[in-house]
Amino acid sequence: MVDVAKHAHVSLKTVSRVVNDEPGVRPETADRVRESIRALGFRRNDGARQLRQGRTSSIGLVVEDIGNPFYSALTGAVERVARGHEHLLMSASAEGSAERERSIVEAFLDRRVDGLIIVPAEAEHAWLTPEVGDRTPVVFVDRPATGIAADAVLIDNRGGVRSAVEHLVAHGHRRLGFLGDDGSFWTARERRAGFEASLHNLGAAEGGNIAMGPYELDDLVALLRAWTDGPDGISAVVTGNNRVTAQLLHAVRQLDSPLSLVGFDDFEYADLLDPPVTVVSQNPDALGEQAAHALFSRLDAQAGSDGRPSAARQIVLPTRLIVRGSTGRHDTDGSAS
Amino acid sequence: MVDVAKHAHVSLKTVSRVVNDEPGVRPETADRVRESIRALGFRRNDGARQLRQGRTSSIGLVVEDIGNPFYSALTGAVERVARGHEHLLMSASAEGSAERERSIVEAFLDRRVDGLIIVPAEAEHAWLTPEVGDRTPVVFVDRPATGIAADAVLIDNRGGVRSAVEHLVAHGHRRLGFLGDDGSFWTARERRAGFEASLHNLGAAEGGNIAMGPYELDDLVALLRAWTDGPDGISAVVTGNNRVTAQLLHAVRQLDSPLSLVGFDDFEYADLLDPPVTVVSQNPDALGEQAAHALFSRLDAQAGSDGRPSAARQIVLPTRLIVRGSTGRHDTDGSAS
DNA sequence: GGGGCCCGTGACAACGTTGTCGCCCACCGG
DNA sequence: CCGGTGGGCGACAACGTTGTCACGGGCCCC
Repeated sequence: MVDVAKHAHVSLKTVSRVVNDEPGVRPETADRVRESIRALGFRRNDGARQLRQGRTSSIGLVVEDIGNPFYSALTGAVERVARGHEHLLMSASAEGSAERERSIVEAFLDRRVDGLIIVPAEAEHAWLTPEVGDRTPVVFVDRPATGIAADAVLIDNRGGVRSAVEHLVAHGHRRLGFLGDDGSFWTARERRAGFEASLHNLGAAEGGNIAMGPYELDDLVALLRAWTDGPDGISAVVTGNNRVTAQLLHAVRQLDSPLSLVGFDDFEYADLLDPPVTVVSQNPDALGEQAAHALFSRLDAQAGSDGRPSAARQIVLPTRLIVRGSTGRHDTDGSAS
Repeated sequence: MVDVAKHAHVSLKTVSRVVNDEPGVRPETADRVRESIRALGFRRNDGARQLRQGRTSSIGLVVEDIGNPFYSALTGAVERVARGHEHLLMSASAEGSAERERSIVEAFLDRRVDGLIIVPAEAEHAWLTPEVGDRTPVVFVDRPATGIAADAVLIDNRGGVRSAVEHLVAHGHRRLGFLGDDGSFWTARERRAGFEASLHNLGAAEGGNIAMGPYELDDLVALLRAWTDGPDGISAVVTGNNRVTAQLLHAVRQLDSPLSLVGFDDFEYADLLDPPVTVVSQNPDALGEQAAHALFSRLDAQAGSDGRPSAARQIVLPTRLIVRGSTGRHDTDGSAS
């Protein structure tokens, strides 16, 4: 910038003014400066600018695995919103490790990101409170965190499972099974709880066969045989996420009788399978978008007033049942075939 | 840092030394400094550090759409490598727009990223040459760019299609069709060219029915009816990517006769469909990993010697044919059923 | 004609680090 | 007792910007 100033025979500050479109520069002078900028190929150093201004115009996102379609859709939505607010997005995968998550967060904090969006690897986040103080807003997404007052954007896991159960019951199913994913995941536990509560509410409490992953294919086949066996055998299964759904679909091929299914999470090609798979769909785009909005609204509030920050908000997004064909030929009136 | 210095009754520079694990500080003094750091919750400002040192320890990645599983896998691989080199990753989606790609690149350059990995929206990139000079290494991935000397990591699109055609021919198919995606994509054009060249080499040049997307379902059904009609009708199709594969699978349902298929791009659930879909698989992880390695090897070379940079390299990754069941019951010996 | 005002511009400090250099002191050898 | 040596530490400048203030000159108004 000092080179540009010399080249255009003006002061450093005048170049700064031109670069920032500040008023108080004669158009003629500004043109000369712009000409010098072009001639020298000058490019403002945003790092120095940020050092001066105290904001980096960037936010950090920690997910479990960017390569996973669910999180990549979420990432895409966050990036879109960030770009709309003229912020850059830095993202990294914690790969399920709380330790790695923490080291990523520290790296982000060292860079002075303006805000953080985190898919927490584990609930406990008290360590984060002193780190961010009330300077760096944090929003948790997909799973809540404890030990810290921060916004969270979640989906209605229990409600989603409830809609699946109700749908199956309406189609004449009386005995259901639930195949959840690894119980160490919060979402897996929530969905299981939703299943239990739904059955209880429907007075069908006797019919709950429940298992939690991870599964080996052979074990899963054996389990399903046991569950479907005899007059009290189940006729339908609710799965806890798309990973389990895929495993179940493989296992079902080795069974003699068909089994009705509602999967949690929609997936591409669900409508191309035979039968097409009915699913509880959650919307990762909406999740990311809401989280980003929550973050930027904190950021705006921070810039505006200097009052105490408002209380932590929690946003719960609904799920949507997409009925395809995997729930059997039973009619709504309950006359089982 | 100056606060820490006061608190520990040492100079600013000594704190810096402790923070950077530099030698020349008495253990006793260092402990006192560390104590003060803890007491005050000090955190080094990486922005200022980078300003001083001239490197940001971050790289930029521009893809077409982070939300797309192919690019998200690529992004994940790049991020993994970057983390291994203690670099942070900034990523953004150009959404197919050359203009948006350019504005993202400029934003990255303003931040002084150490290097760039780009999935180019269009080939022409002469504008980038002066922007990066020989200061910021660039690696193109998935598609090549013109007008600039830079490394590129691609996959063997033509070879992939060739393997598909050869497989179909070996299974007794004599007349084939090719359904490509939008010809404005470089990869779509390459794959089409691969199809034409393969047929030509096999002396089966007479059997090439070719169409390029995008497609409407109804049009696609009509097209397939025409292609399969009569004694000269085709018996197999090669698709140009997974989007087209999905559309084809929908269209095929409305046809009376089965149609053999090799899809370009593998996809989850390909083995759960009936019949399971044979595909030419490309590996986005490897693509991202190779691109990141190429970039960091440039970066290392830059740091090491100050000689002229070496010539641009081009890496072409192979594809893999995954045989499932969608290529008909014909035997390898050619005795058509 | 003099005082006030606004416009265009520049000098200077500051943001939070790190590299360079030099100072002080303890110790050692002659 | 003196000169040299080296370990521990501090002063200062620099990285590339932006915010604050001050200055000179032209204009307007009474």
